[in-house]
Amino acid sequence: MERALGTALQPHGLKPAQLDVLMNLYRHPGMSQHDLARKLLVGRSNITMLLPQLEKRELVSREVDGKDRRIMRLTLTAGGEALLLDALKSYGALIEKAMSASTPEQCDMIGAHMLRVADALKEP
Amino acid sequence: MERALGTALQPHGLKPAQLDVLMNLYRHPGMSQHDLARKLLVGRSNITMLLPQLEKRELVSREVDGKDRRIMRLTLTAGGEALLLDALKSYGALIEKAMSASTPEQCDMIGAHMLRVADALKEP
DNA sequence: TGCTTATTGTTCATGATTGAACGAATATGT
DNA sequence: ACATATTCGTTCAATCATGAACAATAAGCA
Repeated sequence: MERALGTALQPHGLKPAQLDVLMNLYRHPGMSQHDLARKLLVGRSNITMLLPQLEKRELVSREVDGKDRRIMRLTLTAGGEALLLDALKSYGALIEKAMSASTPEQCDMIGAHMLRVADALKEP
Repeated sequence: MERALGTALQPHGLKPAQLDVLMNLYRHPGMSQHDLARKLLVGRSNITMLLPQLEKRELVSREVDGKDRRIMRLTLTAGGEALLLDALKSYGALIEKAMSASTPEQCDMIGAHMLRVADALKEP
């Protein structure tokens, strides 16, 4: 499934991890790298090595926070937002294809189950 | 989830990918590396780099096929089988914990759905 | 204020996985 | 039988995520 997403994003020159970054910055502009790493469930260093690629393509901008000069505030550029919305169409088509095998109620049920399973695994 | 499995296997000194190898060799003794790679959905080179660790620990044995000298026949050693059965207990406990959130019928339903979804994604 | 501790982002070495290129062994076609 | 093509396993470089160690900065407290 991750694989299918990868090929679906190829036309946009994006990799799954990069799409995750763009999506989270779209919802929460001005995020710090630390918070972004926690949202994505990856290490901080991962973000550090992921951003330069997006920055060179002018998809995101990094600016130092005025109050806390340790923090880098991340924002989507206009181009980044445009590319994201474009890529989300491919993403949506993929989701729809995956969901085409089930009825909406079944999708909801499965989603609810996944949450319960994740909870069950968190508490050993 | 992959993460939970990783920590569950730590006491046995195994990593998730290694458990996959042992499980498949238990079911299909004498498998070739190529077939094993296809079963695990990984590249052949991955198997090549995964096996030496298991071979040094005397968990699997590699022998050249008599008829086709390109093929390496893979078998579980007695120690490998013992370790596998041991590790499967931890694995089973994990599965049970994950499934504790659902009824058996729901588990079956989810399994069936996953198959349909995978099929839907394979045909673009 | 001055000292200690925490937090943020970076760097580095490590391990996992991939894909391409390769040599050896076998299969296929003429 | 012989040349060609295919298959199997290996090697190598490249990519990616991880965790530990680090410098810079800020927060907490005497």
